[in-house]
Amino acid sequence: MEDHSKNLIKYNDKEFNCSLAFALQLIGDKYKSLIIYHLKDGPQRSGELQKSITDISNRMFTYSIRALEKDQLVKRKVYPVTPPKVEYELTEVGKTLIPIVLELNKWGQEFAKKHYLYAPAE
Amino acid sequence: MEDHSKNLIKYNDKEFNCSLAFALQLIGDKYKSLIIYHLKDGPQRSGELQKSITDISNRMFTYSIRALEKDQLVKRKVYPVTPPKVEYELTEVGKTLIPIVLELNKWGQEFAKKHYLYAPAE
DNA sequence: CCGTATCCTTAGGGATACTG
DNA sequence: CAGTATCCCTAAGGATACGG
Repeated sequence: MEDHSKNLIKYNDKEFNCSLAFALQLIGDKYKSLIIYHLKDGPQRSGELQKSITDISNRMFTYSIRALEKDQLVKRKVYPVTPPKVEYELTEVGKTLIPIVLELNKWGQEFAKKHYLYAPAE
Repeated sequence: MEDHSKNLIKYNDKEFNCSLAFALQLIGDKYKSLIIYHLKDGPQRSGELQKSITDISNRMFTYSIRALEKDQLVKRKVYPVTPPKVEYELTEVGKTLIPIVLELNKWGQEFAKKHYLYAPAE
């Protein structure tokens, strides 16, 4: 029976003394958790997924999804057809993040309501 | 009865069409959620708090804590003594983030265990 | 349709030094 | 002790163009 809480995590030549800092390295940037959120209901075509995330550039979409793939949170499926068709979906480990992003999403929603930040409906 | 899910959130001259993106703006950077995590058990002296977050520079500590303060997630208490003493603590709204950062922390821990990323104990 | 590559700009963030 | 200010550098990230 070991207490891991003080132990060092090593990943890709980087070191983390806190598992939260480590988790943030994996999904804590501007787009990764948005991608996970938009994959929560199942596989998505590449183009659709990218369009669903407003204001993401092509470059950052590719960059983020490749990183998620490398960390085994997202799976890539290529259909050998013309024109090419690619789908992304969460892996089993990736799915364990869904409750967290859902909670954070809900938190943001409630914060915005409480502070009256929602723009009036047109 | 309104569905806010598609509505626009406006905050500090920025616009967000997704409450998750908005939440990430508030706490999704490299240090803010670490600060919240380290304040979870109550008020902390400024110096102690900063030391508890390894590898944060003075500049980024100040920057992050000021942002959290401005967003009313963290409260600052100044004791008028010499030498100066300053404490930070979570506001009521800030406290509602604790379960989320705890979950994310736990997730990182389990991911690290599963992939054998913990460095061997010396 | 999907992805990579290149170029370029901005913002994130460290180090140091200095004030109340 | 707590915080600000300056300097400077690296990396995040947008725009565009091109290839399978």
